[in-house]
Order: sequence, then structure tokens, then C-alpha cells
Amino acid sequence: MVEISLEKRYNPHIVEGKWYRFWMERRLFHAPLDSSKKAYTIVIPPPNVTGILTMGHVLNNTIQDILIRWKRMQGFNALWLPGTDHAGIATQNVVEKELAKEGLSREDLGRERFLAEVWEWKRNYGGRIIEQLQQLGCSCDWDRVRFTMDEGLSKAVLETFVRLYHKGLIYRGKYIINWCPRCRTALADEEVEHQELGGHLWYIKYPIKDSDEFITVATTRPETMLGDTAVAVGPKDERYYELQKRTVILPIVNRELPVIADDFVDPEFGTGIVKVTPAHDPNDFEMGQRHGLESVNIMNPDATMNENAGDYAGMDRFECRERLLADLKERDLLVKVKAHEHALGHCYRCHTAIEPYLSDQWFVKMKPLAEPARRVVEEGRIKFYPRRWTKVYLNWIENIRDWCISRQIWWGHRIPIWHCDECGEVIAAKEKPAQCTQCAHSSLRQDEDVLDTWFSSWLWPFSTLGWPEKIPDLEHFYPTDVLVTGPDIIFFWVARMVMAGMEFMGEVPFPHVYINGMVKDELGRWMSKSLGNSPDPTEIIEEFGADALRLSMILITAEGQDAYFSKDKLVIGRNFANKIWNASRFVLMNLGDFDPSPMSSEDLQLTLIDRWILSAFQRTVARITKSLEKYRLNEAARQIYDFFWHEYCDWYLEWVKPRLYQSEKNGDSETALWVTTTVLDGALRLLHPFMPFITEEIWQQLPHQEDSLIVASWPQADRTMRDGESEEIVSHLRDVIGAVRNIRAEMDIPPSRKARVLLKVEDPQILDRLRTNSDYLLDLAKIEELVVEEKVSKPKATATAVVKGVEVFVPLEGLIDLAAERKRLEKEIERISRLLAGINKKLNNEDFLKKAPKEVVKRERTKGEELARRLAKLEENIKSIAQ
RNA sequence: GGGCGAUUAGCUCAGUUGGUCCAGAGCGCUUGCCUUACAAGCAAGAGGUCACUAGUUCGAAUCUAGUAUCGCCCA
Repeated sequence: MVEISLEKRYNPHIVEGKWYRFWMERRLFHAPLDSSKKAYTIVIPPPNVTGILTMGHVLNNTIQDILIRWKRMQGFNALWLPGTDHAGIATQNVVEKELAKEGLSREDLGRERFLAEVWEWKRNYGGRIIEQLQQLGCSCDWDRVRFTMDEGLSKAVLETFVRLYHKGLIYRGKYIINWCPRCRTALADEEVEHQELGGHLWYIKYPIKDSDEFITVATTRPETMLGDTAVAVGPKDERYYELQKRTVILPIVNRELPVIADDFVDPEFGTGIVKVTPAHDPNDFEMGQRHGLESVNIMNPDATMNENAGDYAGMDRFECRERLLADLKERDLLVKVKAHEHALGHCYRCHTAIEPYLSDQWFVKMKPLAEPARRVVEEGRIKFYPRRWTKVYLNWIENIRDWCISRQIWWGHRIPIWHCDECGEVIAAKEKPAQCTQCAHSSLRQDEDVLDTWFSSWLWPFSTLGWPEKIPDLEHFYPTDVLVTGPDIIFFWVARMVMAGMEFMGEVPFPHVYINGMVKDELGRWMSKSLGNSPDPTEIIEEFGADALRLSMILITAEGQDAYFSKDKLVIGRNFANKIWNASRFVLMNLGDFDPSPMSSEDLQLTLIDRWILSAFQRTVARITKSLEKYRLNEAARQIYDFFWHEYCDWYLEWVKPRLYQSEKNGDSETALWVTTTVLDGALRLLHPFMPFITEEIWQQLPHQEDSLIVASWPQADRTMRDGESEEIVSHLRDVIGAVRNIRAEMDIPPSRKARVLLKVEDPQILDRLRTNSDYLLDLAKIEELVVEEKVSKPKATATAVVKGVEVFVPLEGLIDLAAERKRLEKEIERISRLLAGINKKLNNEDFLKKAPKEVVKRERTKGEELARRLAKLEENIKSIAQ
């Protein structure tokens, strides 16, 4: 047996690392292919390789670990498949920044050497977040760790691209896309974050050709006027019927612009006339398509102006705006400026303002993929927890737009498209074809672009299990059982995984999606590096321990609600860990070498409190299991917390002490030890998914069968152990003790002074019950002499209380403070009167008696009678004080 | 403009099929205790018209509608 530590405070440092190593050495997290067991699978939302653990990861991964550990204990072949995501743009940015320190750009190195640098970086730093997850206690199957750029996963990417291409679901074209001028790449619509900004609306005069007149257009982006190829008005806008026949002159550039009529134009906006810049605005682009307008691109990829911008060429877009406005003002063409709120897109990686930009890109046609993804959710084959996200998901699916998947960066899966230099043929192939399929020429060039990172992560639930190879693992573990992730990537990732699952596997990737809340700081702000308000979880683990962090996070997070984190919220977890520690220390100290596990039910001499705590434990098991099944983790955590602290520690351990202290072992003390350790053992099992380290540490010191608590069985709810009668009696005893304690405290009876207590009980059944169990009252209420009788004459100078069926008298032998006692009783009378009034109101209501369920009426009636009796006694007692 | 969430004790939050959870927990506060597991503890207590209004119902913190404040997502 392990030496019992005498530390009075739980010290996570000497415990956590030790057990994690123990689990790893025995490969207890590993889920081998074992078809004799039912599989339970979760794939981790792969964190970015560049990532470090955030509080958001802590919450997300703690939830997954709780589910996995729970299912593993239930006997499932539980696989939690970990891994990381290559995070194309983010990772490339990181490495480029490193290179910049040496004055180098990626172009200086060239593609090949640059990629070698990134791989090197990944080897050195890419495992950091994995180590941090281990510190948190995550029981991932590390033998199966995957990376989106692994060979196998890369194969899956090529496979899906080529399949979709041949199905006609991937196409290339010149469209307006979201361009990040800093990352110099296209982004998908979802990768753009919109921010409401206080901008301006500029009113600019455009001269009408062959006249002295002007029109006025309103725009939020004056610099793009250099690329205008039309102005537009609403077709039904009577003000501008005449104008539609005219031509206007673009100032500065002096280009002639047609006036077009298009429904897109909102007559209420500005002057009702808008400029049309097909190359720099998605709506204008569509108008341009409808009206056959020319597109004039006026910008370079870095958002400086190009040669089409004339004198402004070379300027940055914002500088150009200032200069242009100044020039317009000088020519008296700037009519006015109005403040104007509008949403401006920003790059989700670097927060640079996005430029709508016309360029050649690859797209996935989404409608055909979205249809099955919509259906499975509508049919309930995929359920969201909490349910409200269903609507968000469906709304997005229904308004889906094609997915821009090409990125003008180097780090990622290079698009498996080969261009023939000779005939211009475009070939999609997993490997470089030997020759052009069209002209047989061998000069083939691979497309320069790489794929969106999400084009590999949407395959994650099955690519990690070996797809497209048909291996038994895939068969056994797919589909996964639940996906746990944050609301911020429902569109990016969840929806697309559903599409990919349906398209390539013909099956939903998971039946349940648990959307956890976001972790914010105490002011409700998002945690971000720039605000510096994101605490480092590893420092927190250092200070409080992983168990305390995990439990605290779960307790403060109701299903899917955002959590406002602050360090003082960790106190609850830390204190609870300490409570577990000390209660267990107490049990172990009393257990000594005795092994109670072989005791059979015939050996046991169960007392009232034994039956009660075993019953309460069963109640808790049933509740926790149910809560976990509904993904109500905070509820489950709260239940085990309350049971352990406020039933097992506060009452059972206090009551059982005298039996454990007996120096000679006998049937009674052995039974007490058996119950004490059995319930502790059970509680540790229930706690283990939440607090894996401390529970393993203690459990290993208790007599046990299995190697590790990790693989010990989850307690089965057993109705035959439920004992309503003992629960009722104990509840009654607690009420009596509470009444005495209240008198003692309010009457200032020092704890050192034991009291004489008289209980007057008229009901013979209750009388018998209290007499039989009177020993349970003595210690906890600090009673020296107890009288329990049917008829008790109240001594003089006595403090009194009334609980169900019992009058409690505590004689104070002249020390009584009459005023205090009167105040105490008055307060109680007021409380009871209020309750009684509420009940009487119901009972005097005929509709209530008629329409409420019978048992409710009966319950209210019984309660009313009981309260009336108590009130009468209280009033009698307060009267006798006055004498 | 559309959708969603939040509003309960000084602070942070539970309370999901409307009736012994019409009110709870942790922290903080008051009082008394170093009671041989635990002062990161034990015991007792103070503190809330459950944002507001109207409605449904025998009965509403809980359901419906609207209002206010805050926050998020989408357009």
C-alpha cells in the first residue's frame, strides 16, 4: 500500500504529473481496434499548430475529456482522437515573421526552402499545445495523433478534390472575392469578420455629358471611383427617368459612364444614384455582369493603386482616398460629407481591412453539398445541444454561397491541378500526370495556389481514421458519437464536416453536436492577445492544479452559456479538491490495514445512516448519469459536489466517527468501514471524469481490483439500494439537530458547553423513531442529556423550537436572554405564518381544489395542517415567555 | 434590417417537460468555534417584489406577447 501522505492540504504538483505518466506508460488512453466492445468516438477540434492553450481550449477539452472518461468507465471502447491543424495563413504568418527578423522574406527563400522552414518550425514548436492538453489531463489516444498535413490526410484531401472536380462541383473563375492585402490571399466569406465602424458617406458630383449639370453620387469608398464604369439608379425612381438616357463623366479620370437602371439600387440611400465599380464591390460586380459593364481593376494585390489609377498609382488605398478627396474638393466636386455607420470586413487572421477584389480563384459549388446537410439536421439525425444552434446552422445552410478554396500562400495542400503549357488544358489529378491528356505534351505545371485549411479539416472525422483507405478502424470508430466545439466555427467547420460526411461517407459524421460557450474575461470581453486579458492556463494549473481548473470551469458553465472567467472562480475547485483530499485522508487513516472489500451482505450490519448514505449515493448515481447523458455537465458536477460535501462529509462522516474510533474491530465497526470506503470509492468514480488526478491518487490507496480508476467501472444505478424510509428519518434527525444548533448559536451557548435537551413528541411512531435513533442527535447537536417523551413539562427559562412533530426544549437555567428568545420565536412565527398563508390561499380557492391534481391538493393540505400545528406550538411558547 | 442570448442575494451564476427547489450555490458579509479529516475548515445567520408591463392558467422565476438595458451572430 502506498504511504499515506500526512499533508493537510492537497498538493496537486506531486500528484498530477505522476499519474499522467502512469496512464501513458500503461497506454490506458489507447483505444485498440476491439470489435467486442462498442466504440465511442470523439475527434478533437484540432487546434492550430501555432496555438497555445487558451481558456477556450480548457473548457472545450475538459468537456470532451469528461465524456470520454465517463464512457470509457462505462465499458465502451472509447477513442478520443487528437491532432492539430496546419492553419495555413496563421502558420505561414508566424514563420514569415520569424524570417523577417533576419531580414528575409519567403520570396527570398523560394517555395521549397520556405516550406522546409515551416516544417522545421512545426517540428520544434508544433507540439506545444499537445503538451498543454496533457497537463490538463486530457485522455486522448496519443498513439493516433494526426496532423492535417500528414501523408494520409493529404491523400484524403487530393482524393476529395479530384472527386469533386470530376463531379463538376469544383470550378475556377474570375470573381470578386475577399482579399486580405496583408496576407495577400483570398479568403472565404466566413473568414471575414464584420465590424460596425463609424465611417463617412461622401457626396460627389459627376458632370453630365454635354451639359452644365451634375449628378451627385454617395459613396463610402471614394477611392474606388477610379474604377467606375457606370452609375446606377433605381428603375422605378421617377426622379431619374430622364437621366437614364444620358451619359456622365467620371471626374479626374474623364471616362464616360453609362447610366444604368438596376433593382439593386436603393432610392433611399444617399441621393438614389450610386457609382458602379465592378472590380471592387461584390454588388457592383453583379450589376456589371447584368449590364455587360467593363471591370477596371485599380489595385495591386497589396492594396496600393495600380497603373489604372493614373496619377494615384503607387499610393496606398487610404492615402489615395485622402488625396482624391482633396483633389475633388479643389475642383468643387465634393458636395458634402455625412457620418455613416457601416460594417467593414476584416481578415480573421490579421484584422486588416478586407478588399473586395476581382481575381481568378477556385470554388466549390455548395448547393448540392448543402442539401443533404440541411436534411439530416431537419430530420433530427444530427442534434445540436443546446438546441438553439439548429436554427443558426440551418439559416446559414439555406443562404449558402460557393466556397472560395484557393489561397495565394505556400503552406498548405497544393491544388492538384495541372496546367498544360502547350495547349492550356487543365487536369485534376492526385499525382502529376506524365503527359497532357489533351495534347500529350509533357510540360505540365502545377497550380501555384494551395487549398483553404478548412478543405482538409472538413474531412477530419474520417480522414483521421484512415479514409480513403478502407481500414477496419474506420468501420469500427466511424461515425463519431459527438462533436464538441465552439459556436464560432459552426459554419467554418461543423457544417462543412456534415457536408463532407454525407458526400464521401454517405453518413452523418456525428449524431450530436455540443456547442460550448465562449470564455470571456470578467468584463465580458473576448479574450485576445492584444487586450492581454487571456490568462495562461498552464500558470493557472501551476497555481491551482488541473483538477481545480477543470471542475471550476465546468461548474461556472451552464450548457452552452458563455463563461466570464476570473481567477477567483477557481477557489471553488481548489477548495473542493482539498475537501476530497481531507475526507479521504480521514478514511484512510481509519482504514489502516483493514480491507473491507471482501465483506458480503450477510456480514454487514447496516445501521440507519449506512442505509441512508447508500441510498443517497444511489440517488446521486442516477442523477449524474442522467445529467451526463443530456450533456448537462455543470448539473452533474454540482450533484457530485453536493453529495460528497454536504451529505457524505457533513453528515455521514460526522455520524460514523464514533463507530470508526472503536479500538476493537467488531461487526459494527467493520460495517462502518465497509460503507465508508464503499461510498468513497463510488464517489471517486463519479468524480473521476471531472477531476482525474486527485481521484486516481486516492483511489489507488484504497483497496481496489482494477489497475486504474480510468478503467474502473462506472457505478450502476441500483434501485434496490434506494431506501426512502431511512432518507426520511435522517432528514427528520437533521431538522431536529438544526433546531438545537440554531438555539445554541442564537442563545450564545458556547460549543464547549453541552446542553440538556428535551423533546416532546406526541405521535407514537415519531416518538419511537426518535428514541431508537437518539444517539445520532447527541454528538452533532452537542447534547449531554436527552429526554424524549410524549409528555414533557416545559422547564422555566427554556428556549424552544418546533420541527415536524417535535417540540424542542433547551433549558437555559437562568441564562436565557428573554428578549433574544422572543425575537427568535417571532421571526419563526412570521416565517411559518407566511408559508401557511400561502397554502391557505390555495386551499380556499375552489378552482384550485377542483382543477389541480389530487396529489398536489393533498400535499398542500398535509403541509398546511403541519404548519398550523407548528404555529400553534410556537405561539404557545412565545406566550409562556411573557410570563 | 433579420435571428439569438442575457437580465434572480453586495459580486459571479444555477434553477429545461409551470405546483415540498416562490427561491438556491460559491465568493463576500455578520456571529461563534484552531470540535484529534479539512481554518482552502465547522456551525449559525443577514441579504432577493426572480428587469418591466400585459396575458395564459386553479397556480408563473419557469409559458405567450410587448418594453427597456447589455451582448453576440447574420445581412
